[in-house]
Amino acid sequence: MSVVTDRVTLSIAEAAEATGLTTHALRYYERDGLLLDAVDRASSGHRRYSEDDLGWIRMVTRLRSTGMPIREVRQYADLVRAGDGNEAERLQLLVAHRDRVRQQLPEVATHLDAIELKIDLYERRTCTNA
Amino acid sequence: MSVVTDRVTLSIAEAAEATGLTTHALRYYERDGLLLDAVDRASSGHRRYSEDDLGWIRMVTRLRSTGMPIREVRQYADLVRAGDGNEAERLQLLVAHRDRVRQQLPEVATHLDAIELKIDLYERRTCTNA
DNA sequence: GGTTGACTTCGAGTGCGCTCGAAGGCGCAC
DNA sequence: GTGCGCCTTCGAGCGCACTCGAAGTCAACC
Repeated sequence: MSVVTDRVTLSIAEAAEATGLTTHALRYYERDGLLLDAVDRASSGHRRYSEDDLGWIRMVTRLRSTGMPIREVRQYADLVRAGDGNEAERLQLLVAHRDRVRQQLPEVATHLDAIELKIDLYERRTCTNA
Repeated sequence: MSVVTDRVTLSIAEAAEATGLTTHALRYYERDGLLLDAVDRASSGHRRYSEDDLGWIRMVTRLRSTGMPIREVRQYADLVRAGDGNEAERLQLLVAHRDRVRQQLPEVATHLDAIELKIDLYERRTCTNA
């Protein structure tokens, strides 16, 4: 962690630690256009992650871990990068994703219930056998 | 659909329709050992899916769509195929899976909440702009 | 008996999302 | 000055879960 002109910045290893991603994944995301722009560099050429960077990366991981494909995260990043004026498109993308997730959650819950039922059956059986 | 000696059996296309899988996936699952045993054949060599087959395939899809990897579904199928005596192992496998899913559901819900928040922000912004 | 269409096997191909490794640079401790 | 550790780029490789296509069989219908 380094502090310059009142700003805290993280090395890639620290950013990885902070976000739960690997350093490889962080570079990959940057290459692949998932970040808003190229991460700043120290004079050594090493990446320096700002708080803004981390905030955005956390948003990316939220989208990813709710199942949004990389391709779509990139689309979203492209829109944000393009600046003001496309809020409606961003909204549409997020809403479509939200609706998908909202549909899946109860489905998964239902499947889980069925699995629990199976577990109950086995528990009763193994208890009886004991 | 065909009926022989009081038993309803389905062609692979019908089984695909009934389970939401593709015919390709059904053959793949069978090849890969996810089914309990080889599906019966008509005299023509065509697969004939019984109600039992469909029941098992539905269990497989429940496991799959809650995120269990193919490899693990195969392990479970192997145990069931081995017959009585390993119920404890099956139970262990299912419980481990259940616990994983139980942990993920609220996490996804939390991420979803954060995304909803973002959506609210955009909605307020696009309304204001209008 | 010819055509149609649903099926068969087999192996190769695809898309996704990383993951890994090689080869090299930079700065600091000893 | 030399080792060490952390970083860099680049491109190849991998695991997963199908998906696809070619080539052939079979039964039924016209």
